[in-house]
Amino acid sequence: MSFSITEENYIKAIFHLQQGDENVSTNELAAELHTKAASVTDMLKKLKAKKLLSYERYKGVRLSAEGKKLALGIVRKHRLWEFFLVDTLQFGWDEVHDVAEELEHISSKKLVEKLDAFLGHPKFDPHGDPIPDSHGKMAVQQHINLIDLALNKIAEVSGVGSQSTELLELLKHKHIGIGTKLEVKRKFSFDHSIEIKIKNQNAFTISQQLAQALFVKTV
Amino acid sequence: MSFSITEENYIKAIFHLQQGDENVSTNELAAELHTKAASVTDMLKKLKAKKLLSYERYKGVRLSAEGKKLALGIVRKHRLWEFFLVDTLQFGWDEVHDVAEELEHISSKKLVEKLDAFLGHPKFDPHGDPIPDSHGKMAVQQHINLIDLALNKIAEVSGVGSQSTELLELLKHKHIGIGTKLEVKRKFSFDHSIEIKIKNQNAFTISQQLAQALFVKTV
DNA sequence: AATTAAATTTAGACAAATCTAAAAATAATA
DNA sequence: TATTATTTTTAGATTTGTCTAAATTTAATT
Ligand SMILES: [Mn+2]
Ligand SMILES: [Mn+2]
Ligand SMILES: [Mn+2]
Ligand SMILES: [Mn+2]
Repeated sequence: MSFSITEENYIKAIFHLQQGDENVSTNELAAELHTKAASVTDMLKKLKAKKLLSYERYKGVRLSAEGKKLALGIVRKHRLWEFFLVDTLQFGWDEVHDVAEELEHISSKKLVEKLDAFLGHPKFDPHGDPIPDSHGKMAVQQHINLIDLALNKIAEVSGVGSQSTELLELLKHKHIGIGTKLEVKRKFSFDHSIEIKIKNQNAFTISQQLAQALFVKTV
Repeated sequence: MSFSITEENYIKAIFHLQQGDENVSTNELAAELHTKAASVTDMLKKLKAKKLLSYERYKGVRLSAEGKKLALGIVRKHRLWEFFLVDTLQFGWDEVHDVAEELEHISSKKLVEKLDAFLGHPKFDPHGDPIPDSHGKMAVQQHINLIDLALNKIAEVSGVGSQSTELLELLKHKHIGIGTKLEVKRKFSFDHSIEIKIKNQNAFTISQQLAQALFVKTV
C-alpha cells in the first residue's frame, strides 16, 4: 500500500507524540500539524481504516505495529537526509529540517539504502537523534542533560534540545558541536550557570539555558 | 508564487512538447501526462490564470517567459538529481528517471545550488541531456545520430535516444557509454549495420537499431 | 459544400484534504 | 451532584485535481 504525503506526516507526528504511554489527543495532533481538530478527526478515521492506528472516538489514538513501522521508515529517511545535507552538502544544522521534511517523502526504497551506504550508515543525525536502520532498529541514546552531569566526568555532547538558529549561533561561537568532549568543573547556584572545560582550552562558563539545551553521554 | 507538483509536471511536459514551433495540443499533453483531455483543459485554464502560458480554446498552448523559466528550473533539478543518483550513488541510468521525477519537486533553492556545486557543476545528465545552469542557460548540443556520422571521423558518444534497461544492458556489454570515443569504419547497406572502432579495441559491428539510438559529436 | 471524423471543451460528479460553526461527549469545578 | 469549561466530533462547504459523457468546434473526406 502507498500513502500520501499528508498521511505520512500524520503518522510521523503521532509517532513523535506517543513517546509516553498515554494516547495522543486530537488537539495535540492539531497543534503539532498546524491544522484544526476537525481535520484531525477526519484523518484519524481514514488512517484507522488503513489499519495504521487504533482509534476510538473521544479516546485518542495510538499507532499499530504497521503504523510504527511506517513511522520509523519516514524518520529514517528524514534523519538520513539531514545527515546528507549537513555532512555532504555543508548545510548548517538549523537549515536542514524543512528540506528534510520534503525529502522524507521520496518513495524509492533503493534510494534510501544507497544513500545510507554512501553516508557510511550513520547512527545519529546532525542534532544527535538516532537514525533507525533498515529494520527500524535504532540506538537507544541514554544521554543526560548537561546540567545534571557530575563534576569532573568527561562527557561527549550527543544531542541538542532545540534546533534553532539562535542556539546554533551560540554553539558555533563557543566551538561546541555534536561530539565535543568536555567536563563540568563547577556549578554556581546563584544563576545555575556552570563552568565547563574543553580539552586544550581554558575553562569558561555557560548559562543555565544553554546547559539545559545540551545533552551528553559519559565516555 | 509557488506551484503544486501537478502544476509543475504540466509545465515541464509542455516545455518538452513545444520544441517545434507549433503549439502543443490538448491531446498530446493528455497522452504525455497519462491523463484525459478534459483534465488538461481544466488545468490549462488555471495555468493561464497564473500567467505561465498562453492558451486560447481549440488553439493549443505555449509557455510564457515565466513558464519557460519555471520549466527550466524543474528540468535543471531533474537532471542534476539524475546525475547525483548515477554519479554519487551508483544507480544505473535506467533506474533514475522515476526517482528524479519525484526529487525534481523539492523546492529548496539552496539545495539545488549546493547539490550543483557538490557535483562539480555538471553540464550533461547521465543520458547526455544538457543541464540548465542557475540562469536557465544550457549547452546547445549539436550532436548527430551515429548512423549519419561520416567514415573515419573520431566522435564521442554524447547522448542516447532511449533510456530503457534493454539499451543499457547492450551498451554495458559493448563497453559503450556517454563519453566513449569511436569512429565508423564501414557501413553495410544490406542491413544498415555499421562497423565501429573504439581506441585500443578491435573493430566490431553494431546493428542499425543500436546506431540509431546513439548520438555523437565530433571531437 | 455537405458530411463524417477527430479534437476539444463543457457539464456534472467524485475523492482527498481542509475549514467553520454547531452539537455532543468528557473533564473540571463549585 | 449540578454546572461550567474543555475537548472532540459531526454537519455542511470549499479547493484541487480528476473523471465520464455529452456538446461543440475544427479538420478531413467525399
Ligand atoms: Mn514531511
Ligand atoms: Mn534531526
Ligand atoms: Mn515530476
Ligand atoms: Mn535524463
